[in-house]
Amino acid sequence: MPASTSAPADPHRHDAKPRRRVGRPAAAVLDQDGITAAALQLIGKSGYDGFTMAALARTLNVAPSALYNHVSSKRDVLVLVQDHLTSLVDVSLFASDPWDQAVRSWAWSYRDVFSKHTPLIPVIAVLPVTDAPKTLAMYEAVSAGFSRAGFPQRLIVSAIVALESFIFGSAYDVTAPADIFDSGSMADSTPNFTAAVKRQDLEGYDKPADVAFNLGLEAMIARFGTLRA
Amino acid sequence: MPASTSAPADPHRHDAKPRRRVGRPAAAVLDQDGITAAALQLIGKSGYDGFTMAALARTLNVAPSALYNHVSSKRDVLVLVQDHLTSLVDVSLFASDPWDQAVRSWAWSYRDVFSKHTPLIPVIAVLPVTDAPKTLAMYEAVSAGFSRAGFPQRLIVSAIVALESFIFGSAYDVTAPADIFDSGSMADSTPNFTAAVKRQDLEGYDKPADVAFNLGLEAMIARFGTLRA
DNA sequence: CCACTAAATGAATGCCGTTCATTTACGATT
DNA sequence: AATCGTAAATGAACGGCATTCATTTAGTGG
Repeated sequence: MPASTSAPADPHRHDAKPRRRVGRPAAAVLDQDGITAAALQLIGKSGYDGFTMAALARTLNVAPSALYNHVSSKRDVLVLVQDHLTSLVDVSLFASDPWDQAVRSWAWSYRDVFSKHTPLIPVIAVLPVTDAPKTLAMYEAVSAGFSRAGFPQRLIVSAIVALESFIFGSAYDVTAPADIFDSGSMADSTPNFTAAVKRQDLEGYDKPADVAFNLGLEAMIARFGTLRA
Repeated sequence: MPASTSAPADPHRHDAKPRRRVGRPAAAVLDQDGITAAALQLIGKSGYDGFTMAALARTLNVAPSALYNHVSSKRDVLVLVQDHLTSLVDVSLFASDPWDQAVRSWAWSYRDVFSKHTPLIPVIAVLPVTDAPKTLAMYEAVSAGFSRAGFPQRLIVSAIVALESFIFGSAYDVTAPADIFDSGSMADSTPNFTAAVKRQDLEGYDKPADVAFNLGLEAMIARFGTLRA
């Protein structure tokens, strides 16, 4: 056989693919917005299981360690994603429509956004608003709407928190399997519950989660509505 | 030098500490109850960060791989823990007291139990009741109470789910840092919200989370109460 | 022109959940 | 009583993960 095929590669020869560039690039290829967008795209394609720092770096054609020049941890990335998603929540009706309508559309849209991103909920729930400007902007729009509607100042934050807690819990509920309440072989020992599951009424909604969300949300809207001046 | 010090250890010599036993033990040292108890203890001592299969095995004086003869994954252990904790939730009032009192004590106790175990919430929320017998028992007690109170069958499950969603979300809220709503340097751009945070009324409760929980829970109890026959 | 710094690389680290071949003792079967 | 199958342990792997670090390079400000 010809020597050229068996001999070790000439170390001075250029590789077929040119060696990946090292050191400062002509222009920065990464920034927080780009990382956020790539993270969102990756999560959409691979879900939160497939969302790793390595995969994120691959999406951006970059080494994993490069990410750490722009964020300080994976949690940081999740915060960026969370804040972006919150900006998709619809608060527009608070500026124009009646209070109850505004709360309704806000709550449904909030739940819908995060039901596809439940792994972020533990992050949001304890995140200081300082670290999430768009989230803070949402709170401003909502509390302005509550004020405008004559809601007593001293209750605004508590009411929003109560609604939000319900929204987060309900977002999980959306992801539950359809047969979650199937009592199976233990049906005999749980007659009341088994009967209640069988008689559950969908009221024209697509999913049980929607019925429950409507029920709880309307309860809060009705009761909170009476607290206004 | 004497041969004894430089020569490799005699393979037949007994080690100072007797070699750890290998193979089937005289009596099984592990079972699901023991694993659950140890997991609970470990979580109490080290939190969910320190709760690893290796640490759990160490608590039980066992190799990590031994655990997999009794559970099929770490998630399995979390399910066992979850089911145990659910049995601590107080459903006793559903058998005796008025409906609204029973719901109140159930909801507060449910929230208090899981506010110390929020990492379990994503597990519970999507867990088929078949895999958690004590959880199923809780649902039976609660739905029996709703039935007894004249609640319409077709709404029982939805009402329970709505309450549960609120409870789970509120459990996270308990763990939030006290200054979570401090808008810091962005206070200027969020005048309504900043004012509302400042005027928030604790109503004699210890924590803001308690005020919000009371507000939302009483809204649901009031509204759901009107649905009874 | 030079020193500084921002921004990349890739190798290394340490932890984690999980798998697997192997070992051993109990209990049932012959 | 001897045998056999199986339950239940060990410990050595494995692959994947987030993160750190020394190093390299190219722009930038003095």
